[in-house]
Amino acid sequence: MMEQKLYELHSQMCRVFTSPKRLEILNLLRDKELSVGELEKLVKFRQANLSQHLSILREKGIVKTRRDGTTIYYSLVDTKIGKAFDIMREMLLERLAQTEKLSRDIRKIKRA
Amino acid sequence: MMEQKLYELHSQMCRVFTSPKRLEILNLLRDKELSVGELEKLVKFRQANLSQHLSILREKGIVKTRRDGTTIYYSLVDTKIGKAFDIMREMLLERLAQTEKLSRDIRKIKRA
DNA sequence: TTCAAATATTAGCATATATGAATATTCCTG
DNA sequence: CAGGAATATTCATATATGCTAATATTTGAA
Repeated sequence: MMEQKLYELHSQMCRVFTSPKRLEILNLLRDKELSVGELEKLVKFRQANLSQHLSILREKGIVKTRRDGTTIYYSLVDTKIGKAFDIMREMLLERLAQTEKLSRDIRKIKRA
Repeated sequence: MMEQKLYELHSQMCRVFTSPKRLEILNLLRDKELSVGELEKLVKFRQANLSQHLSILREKGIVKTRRDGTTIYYSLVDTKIGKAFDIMREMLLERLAQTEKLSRDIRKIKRA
């Protein structure tokens, strides 16, 4: 079915979000464009590795670039990325809250 | 920073969506619970492989199970999953439309 | 045209992931 | 409690991914 192709493409796109480093980059680019150099200062990993991740984000069409001299600025192609990011993080935080609650309950039971 | 831990967990959660098969399963479970057997009929891959993917979804806390006799029913833990799914697919479809448009434009230029 | 700054790419290795085949577990029924 | 149906797990292997280190490319300016 055609549907299978969509699942395939969909999963390809989601691969972009499976790296903490790429998530950090995307979060930094959320509302402004940044040059590679600016990103490099904000982030804890090496320039080459940063470039590799930016390259992946480019290939997948998640970010776009603008050149000014030797400086290259990166920005998001689609602000929906931010929404997707937020929904995931909400789910994550809810889950963490649950886990917290769970471990509090367990402590309560143990004391009883 | 604490933030790094969140990116790590966030990326872990996103890994769940990097398999077309898991996306298909999640889409089937979107609004109803289904047993493994029912899923097996709706899907084109083997039972063992289906179980493997369900196991991954369970581990990550994306789906929950209910047992009735030997039958096990699966359902989504959080309906936000559906929203996340939709946002991704919207982005995907927009991109495909763009690409379509692009290739139409190219054909137009070639004809001119 | 040469140099340095900014960014990108490649190669090699280590780790993670997906799959099929085989096997195990759980639970109901007779 | 033996057998069968439903589901899960394990193992081996193939493929993909991420990282570092080294190197390349592009561009502006002297």
